[in-house]
Amino acid sequence: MILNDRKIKILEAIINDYVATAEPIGSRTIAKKYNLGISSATIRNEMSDLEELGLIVQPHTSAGRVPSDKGYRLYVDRLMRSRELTGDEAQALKELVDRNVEHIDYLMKQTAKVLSMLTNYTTVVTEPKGREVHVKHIQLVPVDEHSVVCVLVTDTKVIKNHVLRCRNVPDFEQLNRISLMFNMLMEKYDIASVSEEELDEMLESFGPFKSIAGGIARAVIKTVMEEQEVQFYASGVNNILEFPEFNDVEKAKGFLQAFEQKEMLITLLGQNPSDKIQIVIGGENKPEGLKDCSIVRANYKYGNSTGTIGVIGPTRMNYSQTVSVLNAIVKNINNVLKALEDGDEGG
Amino acid sequence: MILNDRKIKILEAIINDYVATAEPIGSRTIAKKYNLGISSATIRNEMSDLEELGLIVQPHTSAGRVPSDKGYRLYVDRLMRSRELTGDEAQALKELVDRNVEHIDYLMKQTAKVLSMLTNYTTVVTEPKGREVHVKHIQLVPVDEHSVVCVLVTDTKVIKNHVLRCRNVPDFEQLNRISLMFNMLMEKYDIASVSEEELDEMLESFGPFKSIAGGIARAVIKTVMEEQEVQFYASGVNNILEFPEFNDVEKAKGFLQAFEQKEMLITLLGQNPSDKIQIVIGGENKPEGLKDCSIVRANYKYGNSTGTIGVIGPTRMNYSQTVSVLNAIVKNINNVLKALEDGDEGG
DNA sequence: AGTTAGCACTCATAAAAGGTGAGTGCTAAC
DNA sequence: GTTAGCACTCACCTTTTATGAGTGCTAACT
Repeated sequence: MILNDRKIKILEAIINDYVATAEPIGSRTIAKKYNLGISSATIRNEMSDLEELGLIVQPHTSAGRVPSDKGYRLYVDRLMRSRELTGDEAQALKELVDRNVEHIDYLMKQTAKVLSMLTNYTTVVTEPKGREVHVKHIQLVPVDEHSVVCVLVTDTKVIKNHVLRCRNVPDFEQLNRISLMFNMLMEKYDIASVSEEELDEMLESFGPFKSIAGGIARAVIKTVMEEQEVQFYASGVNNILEFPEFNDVEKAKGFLQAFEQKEMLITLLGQNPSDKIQIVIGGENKPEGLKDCSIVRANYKYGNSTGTIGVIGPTRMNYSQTVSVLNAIVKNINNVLKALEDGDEGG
Repeated sequence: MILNDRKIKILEAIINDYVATAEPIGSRTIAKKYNLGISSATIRNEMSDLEELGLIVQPHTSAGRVPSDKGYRLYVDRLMRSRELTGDEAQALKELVDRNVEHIDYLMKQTAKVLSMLTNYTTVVTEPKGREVHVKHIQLVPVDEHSVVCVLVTDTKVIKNHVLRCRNVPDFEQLNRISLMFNMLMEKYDIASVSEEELDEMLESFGPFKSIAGGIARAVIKTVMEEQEVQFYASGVNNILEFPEFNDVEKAKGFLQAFEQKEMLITLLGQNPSDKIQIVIGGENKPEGLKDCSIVRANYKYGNSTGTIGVIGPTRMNYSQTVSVLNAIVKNINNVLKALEDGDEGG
């Protein structure tokens, strides 16, 4: 059976209507609402064909039709036109970028917030993570008589603090010397992966400051471990409650609880190296409890690390709008991060 | 009418049963389940009296009785016996405390998590905040050719980082000099509250490093502002979905959305200087959408700042268990924080 | 006077019965 | 190939009809 132009027009009408109303749509409605110049009976015949092609389904015999996952897939891959951003959307994006973004985690949090507000769907963002993280620099700073803070800078330019407690805090000069010694050590060895014994041996060289050096080593290891872990920011998780398809508490619970599991989020945003926007529709999703949802996601780059932004909505989400907004936001983020990077490395 | 011993026994039976089942309870059920040695008819008469006293209510004419807010209030104030902790609960608490807690925010997050897991209710914790926060010490640490991190230590012992970007990073010696100068300045003046002009004048004294000093000043002001703001940690917000009284999506939505509003949480945990556990029942709650909930809350101390821990559940929550667990946890936290403090200040 | 058995009454809830209408598929005529 | 017409389906709504848990009242019992 050939998917002629008319069939496609009808499929589009069904999808548009269903996205807007969440109600199955019948032949008469299409005939009245969309001036396709054919009668409801003809539409009925065409719909019968579309159903045979697996693009639409009937929830029950005497109901209208609803797009199937396959129908959405066709729409998304071949029919969807990208939408212009509205003034509001452009404005929100501009504000996001204009805000003085110094910390990348802050930018990511804000991005999640703005996206979920613009789309009314749920947004999840991962911080950019590359393969391996190394601490490249440490510095000890005195806090009070019994604590020193160890500031760690990673090669991914993340800065972490770690408080060390000690009986007697060395003076300023000594702290600097310890910092310097440790930094030199790190140039030669990867502290996070040497053996216990080797590390112990190295620490001996710190003499009376062995215990502090040990604290630094622990901080380095902990930081590397923490940074290796992917960090997620979700926003607008409760937005899903606004959609009639989640009016059932059990379904809503399934969705909300899915977002409490980190592994689920990892599957959800699972790295796909593509530069393009990816769309996962309904049943194509792995995690149970997201089978009625779709995800529009995109990667962004920071140095040679990659992060992912995903927008999750009901299967009948507005793909066109979501793609437009996500596209725009990723472009902006890439620009901002590129500028940041160039500023760091170049002149 | 006198609230005799038998009436109290019946009220307790009603509360216990309702807490367990969430179903209105009738006279016959009480007669059968609790061996009070009286017939259902007698219980019926007593229940009629309890209703007149406003301690129980009938959802509708032919239904059993349900405790009223007033009934819970009486129970909580006069009848409730504190419960022994179970092995599991004691174990979880021990683990929470045993974990090496260096950062107070981490401890608070963990506390919220443990409490919500133990009780199956929602937990909200505020970080300890006193009246005013001052930055008492700063230290510049080089990151790369174009950025320096400014480490700030507040008098509440919170440590924050702030990245400063500059065309040419001064060398190590110079950074230390700038840090020293700024620290001296802060001993004399409260940077966060001097006027624009005064600040500008001060910055002049930094000569070629004026712009960096300006960055530090901004970091100080921002940190003070951020720290002044109360920080909340919530855990187990979705737990509420498990309770039949929130099977209605609208109700669940109301609850969940309430937790997205910071002002609501402030009202919720509104400071009450009491050292004792406080219980706010159902309609006694200010925020709309929590009228069907109760809150068990307690304050804990860190230096002369106070934080609050609140457990929020349906009105028919298990007050006795919640109070026991909360009590134990607060005692533990106070101990840990006291030790931390003494360690800092004493010998 | 307090307690209890008995009974009429209420009313939410569940199940059954009937009606409505949006929607379909098929057929025959255009 | 298109369309009008019609029989048929079936979710959903409304009304009706049990059902039963629970009450309040009364009269008898201790």
